[in-house]
Amino acid sequence: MNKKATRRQQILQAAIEIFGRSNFDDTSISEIARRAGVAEGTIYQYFKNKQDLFFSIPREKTKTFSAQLDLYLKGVTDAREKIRKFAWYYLHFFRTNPDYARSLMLEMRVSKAFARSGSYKGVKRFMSQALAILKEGQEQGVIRQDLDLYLSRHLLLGALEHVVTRWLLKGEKEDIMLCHEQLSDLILNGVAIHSGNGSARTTGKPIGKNRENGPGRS
Amino acid sequence: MNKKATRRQQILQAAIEIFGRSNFDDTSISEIARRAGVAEGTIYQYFKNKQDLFFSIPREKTKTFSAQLDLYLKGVTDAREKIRKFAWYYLHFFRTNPDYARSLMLEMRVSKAFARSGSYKGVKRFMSQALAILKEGQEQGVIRQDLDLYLSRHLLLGALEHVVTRWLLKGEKEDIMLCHEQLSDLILNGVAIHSGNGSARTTGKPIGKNRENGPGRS
DNA sequence: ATAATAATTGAATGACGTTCAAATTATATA
DNA sequence: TATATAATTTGAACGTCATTCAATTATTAT
Repeated sequence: MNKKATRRQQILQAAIEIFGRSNFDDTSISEIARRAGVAEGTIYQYFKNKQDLFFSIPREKTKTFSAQLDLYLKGVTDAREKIRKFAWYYLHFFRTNPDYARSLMLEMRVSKAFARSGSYKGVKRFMSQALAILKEGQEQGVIRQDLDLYLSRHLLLGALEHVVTRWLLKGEKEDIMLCHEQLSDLILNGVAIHSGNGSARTTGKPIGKNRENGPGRS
Repeated sequence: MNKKATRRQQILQAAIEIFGRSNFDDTSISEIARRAGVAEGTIYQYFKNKQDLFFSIPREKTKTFSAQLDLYLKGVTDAREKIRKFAWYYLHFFRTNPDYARSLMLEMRVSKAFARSGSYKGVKRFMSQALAILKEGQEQGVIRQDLDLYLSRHLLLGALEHVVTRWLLKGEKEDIMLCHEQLSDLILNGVAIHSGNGSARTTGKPIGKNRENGPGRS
């Protein structure tokens, strides 16, 4: 019988909608129950508690994220271009899923309980995808060999998370995609001027002066 | 009369201690009241509500943070070295104040309500300090001129926040200071290999192979 | 000393997550 | 089909906790 699975899905779907409008604390089980068309007690037959229900949301989302990411990376060979595409897709995904972005970035990502939950597996898969790109880049000879790859990943994910987080906190007003190019460039080349040329860009396109793109100040 | 200020401080001090042991949700007003030696109702004479009390914690902490940071940066001239010192102090501060780090990084930093609160002013001051260093670097000619400084700051703060966040989520086990050098280097130079040399490091010290320092995997 | 004002108290209130005994529905048996 | 048994659903009841407020106590002014 997949009767159970259907009912579970029905509750989860309601949870996605109701949690999406607001945050964990301001969302009540009774709202979700009403939306799902079941009694409050029924929810506890399918989920351990409110937090378990909340943390179940990323289960499928992370799967599609990773699968789509793989698809977008297919065909790209240079690891530096993969990093650019990675950044592009990361920003693209959260812009396309702002409700989910809010839950994941502002609530789950900083929760020890989430890190211990089963849903976290999906996040780990994604993180290993990031690591794989960096490693591949070292093998290709385009990523510095002297780097701790885990720390490099901190730089990559930290910059992306920070941009998305600030975007969310400011009400999702600007177009977050505008900063994709320069952000990728920063991750690849850093902020300092290097010995040879003055900007160390690897794409030909010049970038204008400050303040013409990217999420705004603060 | 500073009688009111004293009582307020007494409650705030208790709040720091009790919130520090745990998180916002798992901390009760009655605990804080007991610790402060007042009745629960008294707290509401000095703070609008539980969240207001919680958000009042960074008020002084951010002040000392910024002041100390200024002190540490005094005497350093090269903006690149200032960025290194900035990263060092950032990590140092949160390692020294793990209770506060937990509250600020895992709860306040991702809260829209906090961004709207008065306490946020302190965070903004700190963020403008970061911006000033980058701007100074451009004027010195050591930071790329083609950069959006706000985006560069995202890279800097994002990387640092990410490292500290992962450290907290993993239970503050490793020594977070170990990654300071390479993280600064990554922010300055990026992950890619540059035209001239193979690693583009500006400090003389060589770095060993992977996994000998920095917060661990994931 | 007495009135007026301010500060403190802690029981009462309401909201909400969670539980569980009873009711309902589905499945198996004859 | 009728009946027994198991699975599912229900929603009122419970406990916890932030917040309020009328009563009490302390402080200040006259």
